[in-house]
Amino acid sequence: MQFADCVHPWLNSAVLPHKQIELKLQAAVREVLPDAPAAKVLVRPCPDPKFGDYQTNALMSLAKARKLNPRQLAEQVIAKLDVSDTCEKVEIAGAGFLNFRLKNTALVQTLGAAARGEHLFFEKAAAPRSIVIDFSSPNVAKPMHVGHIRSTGIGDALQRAVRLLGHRVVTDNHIGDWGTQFGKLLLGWKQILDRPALERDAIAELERLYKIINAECDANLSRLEEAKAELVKLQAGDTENIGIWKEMIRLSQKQFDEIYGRLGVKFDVTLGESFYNPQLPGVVNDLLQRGIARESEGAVGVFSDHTLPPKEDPFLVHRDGEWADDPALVRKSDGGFNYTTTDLATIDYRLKTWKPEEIIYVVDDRQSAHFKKLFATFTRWQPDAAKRVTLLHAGFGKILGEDGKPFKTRSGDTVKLGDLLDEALERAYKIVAEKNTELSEAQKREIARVVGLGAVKYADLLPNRQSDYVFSWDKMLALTGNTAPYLQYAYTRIKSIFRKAESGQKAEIILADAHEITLAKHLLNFGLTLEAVADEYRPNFLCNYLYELASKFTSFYENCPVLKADDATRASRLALCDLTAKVLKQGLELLGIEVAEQM
RNA sequence: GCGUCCGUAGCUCAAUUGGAUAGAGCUUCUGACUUCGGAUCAGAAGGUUGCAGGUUCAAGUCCUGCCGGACGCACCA
Repeated sequence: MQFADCVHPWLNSAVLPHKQIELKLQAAVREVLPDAPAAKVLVRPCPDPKFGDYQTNALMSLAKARKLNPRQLAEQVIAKLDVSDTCEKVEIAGAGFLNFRLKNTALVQTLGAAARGEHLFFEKAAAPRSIVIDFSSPNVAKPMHVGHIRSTGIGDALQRAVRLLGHRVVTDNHIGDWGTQFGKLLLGWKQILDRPALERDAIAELERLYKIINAECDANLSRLEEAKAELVKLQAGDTENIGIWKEMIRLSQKQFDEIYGRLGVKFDVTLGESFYNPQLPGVVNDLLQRGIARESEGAVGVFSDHTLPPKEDPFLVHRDGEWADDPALVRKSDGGFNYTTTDLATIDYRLKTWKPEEIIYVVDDRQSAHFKKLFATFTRWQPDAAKRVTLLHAGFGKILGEDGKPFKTRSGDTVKLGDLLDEALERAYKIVAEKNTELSEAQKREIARVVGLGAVKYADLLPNRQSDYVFSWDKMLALTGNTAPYLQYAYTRIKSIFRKAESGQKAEIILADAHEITLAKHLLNFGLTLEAVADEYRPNFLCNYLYELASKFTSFYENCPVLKADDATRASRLALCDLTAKVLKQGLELLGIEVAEQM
């Protein structure tokens, strides 16, 4: 984006100091360097308060690209920049950083507005985007396991954050309700189904069927043929098979709904793979007609168009010293379609239905090669539509066991998500019961639910989404340190104060103690953090922000008496407590985590 | 074999994607006032960011090579 595109009618409407500074800075840079890209001129919190409160490093890279002296450029920009309403004198530091230090009056004013309920330290996006977020995507007839917490938790946190910032969002659960596995499941259902077991635990029974038939198919080719025959009948619309298939979906959806209910996750739409079935032949025919796909060894695939260097071409692979084709198959040699075909039809449908500017896939990084091919194929299939949308794979790492391999139980099974949640609640309950002997059983259960679920969700959201992490029950269910219960505890302490005092919403803010100032300044960074989460699709920024907020609050709490302070100070500190509680609650809510009044 | 990702404190992870003195938690050790909840706080200890080069004002981050690991390599999704 160029500055020329970037007229700021909201220049004076920005309420947060960092936003005002940023807009003025961008304007000043534009005066000095008319061709500078606005998107690159950003204000961030200083890494160390001794430098100031906010900084920008943008002038150094701008100077470098134009072979200018960065400190001279900084001087020129400062000459055009008047931020005296919010900041002390702007300082040039190091190789060309600009450091901004907030005036106390600006800080107090911002907090005062927040205390009056005018804002909560964030602002709606000036240019809202429309975004489809695809996440969770469990498979029919299989239990949801720990792996699903990643896509589900990250996806849900992201959609909550971008929604709060005013972006338009459609969440879509792309359930795995179609595919080869149904041949085996149908065979199992017809031949070895245990009805009473199905009624007790449908998913366990479906899983049992699949495992047995799958093993038989591996050992016996004629068994595999039987399964394929069932699949063909299903695909051809055979009434009996369709009926069984629908029943399997219904039973699975019941399980999904139960888990989502516990997790507090909702979707705008749930359109499984089967929804796109009618479109698939048309997709392949269109690709064939346009010469994008061709037949090979009985299958139909999209091959390289050789417009890219081989190294960057997703349809080529280096093998035995030369570049060989690595196509994206869209039709199998048996005439069936696969997930690339479905995914193409899905993009097409989403673009036509919602006209989003972005489609985000919150899916395991192991599928990154698939998405590269998928996006490249779509771009060749519908070049004009592709220009109007950003397709993004927001991948995440694996959950490993303590041996460094993908996480399994001792018996070799994956850990079921429901079992993990049960265990979390149980462990939390023990602690809650220990610490709150006076509470009723129902209260203890409720607190244990909030704390246990929070711990699990937070533990999964805290690491960088791209890295693998080692699963440990103790870490997942820890209640001390950088965990959700630490944040929830800070919240209950504030609530405890307010059980003994009036609300502090009309107070004048007075910042005298260093702990108060540190806390206050951190509150102002909430919006900055949310923008980073929404721009980079990384909820862990928010986890870290909230942990620091709780930590700074606790320091304040230890050092600055609230209830016993003199009237003016007490009122101001109550206001500070109230704002902290609100940000904690709002921030945790974005992570899908609840708070309790006491714990 | 090819490709992708990774290697940071004893352990588990951060580091806003090239920014200032690499930060937390757990563990260990030392402290916390008859003040609001000790699921807490203050402090200490712990690092040649796998190794060797290179690029530049600046490298955990980019490039090259090596060592070690994970994942993926047409007709499962």
